[in-house]
Amino acid sequence: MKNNLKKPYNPQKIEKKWQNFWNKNNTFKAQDFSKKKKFYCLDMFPYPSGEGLHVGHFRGYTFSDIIAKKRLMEGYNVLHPIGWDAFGLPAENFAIKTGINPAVSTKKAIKNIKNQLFLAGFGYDWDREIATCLPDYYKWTQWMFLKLYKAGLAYKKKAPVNFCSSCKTVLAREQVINGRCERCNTQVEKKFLEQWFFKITSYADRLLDDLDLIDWPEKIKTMQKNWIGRSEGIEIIFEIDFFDSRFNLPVFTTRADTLFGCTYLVLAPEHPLVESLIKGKKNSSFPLGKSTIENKKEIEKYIEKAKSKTEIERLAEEKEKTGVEVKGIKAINPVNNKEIPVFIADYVLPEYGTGAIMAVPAHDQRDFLFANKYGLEIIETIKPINETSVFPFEEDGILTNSGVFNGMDSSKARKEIANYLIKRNLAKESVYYKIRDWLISRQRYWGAPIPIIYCQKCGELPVKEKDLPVLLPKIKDFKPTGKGKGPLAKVKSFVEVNCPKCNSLAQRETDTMDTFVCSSWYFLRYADPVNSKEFASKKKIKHWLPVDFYIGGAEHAVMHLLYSRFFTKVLKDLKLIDFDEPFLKLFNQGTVYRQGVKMSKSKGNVVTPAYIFEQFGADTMRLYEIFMGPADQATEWSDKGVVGCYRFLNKVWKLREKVKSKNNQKPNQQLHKTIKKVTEDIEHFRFNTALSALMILINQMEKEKEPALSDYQLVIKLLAPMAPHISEEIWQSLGNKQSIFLEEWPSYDEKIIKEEKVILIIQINGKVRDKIEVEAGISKTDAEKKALAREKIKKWTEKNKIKKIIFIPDKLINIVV
RNA sequence: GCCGCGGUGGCGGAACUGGUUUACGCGUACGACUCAAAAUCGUAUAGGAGCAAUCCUGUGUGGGUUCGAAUCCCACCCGCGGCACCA
Repeated sequence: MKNNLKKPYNPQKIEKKWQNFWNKNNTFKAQDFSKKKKFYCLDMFPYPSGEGLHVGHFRGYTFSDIIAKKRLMEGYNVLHPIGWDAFGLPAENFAIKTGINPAVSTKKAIKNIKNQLFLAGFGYDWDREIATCLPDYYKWTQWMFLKLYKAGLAYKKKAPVNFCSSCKTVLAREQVINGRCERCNTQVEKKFLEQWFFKITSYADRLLDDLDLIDWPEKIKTMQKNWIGRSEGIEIIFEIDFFDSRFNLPVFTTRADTLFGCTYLVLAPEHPLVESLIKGKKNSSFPLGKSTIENKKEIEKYIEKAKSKTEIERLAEEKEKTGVEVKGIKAINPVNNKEIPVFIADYVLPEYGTGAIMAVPAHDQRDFLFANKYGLEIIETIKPINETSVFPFEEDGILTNSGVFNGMDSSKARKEIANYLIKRNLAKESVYYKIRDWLISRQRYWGAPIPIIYCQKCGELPVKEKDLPVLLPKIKDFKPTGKGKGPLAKVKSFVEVNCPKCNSLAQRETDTMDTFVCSSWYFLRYADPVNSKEFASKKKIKHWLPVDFYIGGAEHAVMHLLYSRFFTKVLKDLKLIDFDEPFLKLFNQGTVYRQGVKMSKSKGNVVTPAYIFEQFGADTMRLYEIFMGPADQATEWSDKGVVGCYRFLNKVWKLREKVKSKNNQKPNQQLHKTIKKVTEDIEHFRFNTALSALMILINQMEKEKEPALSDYQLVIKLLAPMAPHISEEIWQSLGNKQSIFLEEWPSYDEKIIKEEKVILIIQINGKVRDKIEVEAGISKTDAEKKALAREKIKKWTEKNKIKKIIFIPDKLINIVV
């Protein structure tokens, strides 16, 4: 073998060494109260599944690690922690299958994943590791619950909820995807159950408005905006003519401009008016229906049918509208006193608005379908501008058939009609939201118990703070019962407790909290992870928070990211923290695909980090994670592509033998350009192009006869955040005594970057025909002369007349003939 | 249906605010080294015509604006992600 290398690049040999070195020397440990500027860099903490992480999971962690390490070299005091989102269904389901306690299997999974992350060379502050399933942690989750409870933001209510028959628990609305359970894809059922909620709805406006304060991807902001779903409009009072009395029915609309086109009203089957008219349920707002409703039986039948529909059936029947008229009552359109019929139909939702709508078939798709089916009147009141009318026309236009409002445009008419009604006390301004309160109770075992006690005498009582945590008991039978109560209800020693008020025998709440509650505040705990007196000391929170940079998957857009913002605002209002938004900047890494589908265990297309570590080392994996493509875009993992990054590292390694410690040579322009590019590209998450710039530089230095040692050292620094092990090895082998991460990030000189000569492109009619090298800053006339003197150009200019010459300084000259 | 993102070689992808399309890497072909292979190094690599200089065509499709368009505008097709009877 002619290999003249003294030592070939052997990642297996060097990587372990430096991982231990950094660990021993606390290289990546965050300093509380350092005088340096702080930088809090956070990854969405992993769920410790037994399967461990695959290379797809490592992409986001690699990005944040590069940023954290660069910041460290730039002189920041960096907090880059990691922990475990350790409660939750998968561990529990695994426990049910195997009989192994989730505490045991989770601990094992954590150990495994921790090792995976350690071997990748990620610079976490391991002293701040947290796990949400440990009593030290969930004590404070329970404490947070009590804070919300005392602030009136946690309450128990009987409500229609989503129930998963496979997971045997209720779910939050955010966890129902297309009528199916987010976890197991089972169709959810609607049930009417008493459950715990957090009042996220009372923060709807702030959650919406404060999106302007944060640097997040527009996509996520839009998703949150849509989820919150704020609609401004008015509630219009329709008088209902009923037997010998009259009463008011409020209806919400955002389209007051279409009021003259309202030809009927529709009530949700669950509307209280229906209940009082048909079922005789007492209600202060509405009279009891006596025998005046002519088709009571028909209505009852319809309601019964509507209720039995599952979520999926309702979605499937989206286009097919059904309903039934309430015969015996009429409504009065307040704007023209027209009598119109009232219907009951399940396309009107009970939970939104007032549960009743004014139907305008000419200008609403759903009303149009319904009106057509039941032969109801359709009156056009909005005419499109410069178009012929096609029903339903849902855009803004010019009013017609609308009395004194004729000829107005929609937006003006909305205000005018609203004012007209408000003045006469027939309407009021109103805002409705799509977002619902967050259902947080779960009838499951593996979660933080809800700290509430029920006493027969004293009623519902919060556990005293001093009695926290309410420990999750170790039990053998984790199986959910599916009968409205979780497995904890079977544990007598857990359930039976003395009433904190009267000391008589009482019962604990046996539901546990949604794991998203645990993850709604974990970023605060990293500031002070072992505090047993507070969830974190105020001083430390003030020092570290808010998070400067947060990275994770986009799938948490309306769950974790919304919940965490909600928690932050609540804690701010309770004066426990003093900032409004938890994550100043958010970045979503792109998903990793392989063989055309998202990499996942269930698809059977995962590549394990261990395999890559063995074959090429952690540095190669890190480089490939970033080289694959733009950081925020989904991209395909190529087994063959990985090797390119390995070859690059080998080149870097071999270059060490070639560099000469010769000084005072002329500054390396390419190097300065690369420093600039790498510095800026990392700032903008363009890791792929940063790395390609380093490749270009290394290729060039390889070709030089005597590349300078000082240049080489700078290149190694640029490479260090991306490929830390090889960089540290080379750095210290060159006689440097301290870690490369304690060194300064390289700077560049704009003067050196500035080109003296530039390539000027010569175009004929916008097509490239020639190129010449010229002095930078050449004038238009000089450039013209030089260009026209070229043989290749003469060919074109001799035959044709020159019409125009366009000159872009230092770039191109375009001759139009 | 609505909202958002995307469509560039055989593949992953470059191309800054309109100015050399295909950087960097993979793959492929040929060559060097080798008894041989691997590794490594070198050369080539959008398609088409030509011995060649050179020319033509090319950034999903069709139009437009411009001296000049992957980039801007209009219409459409395809893929991905989100929302989904929200009045």
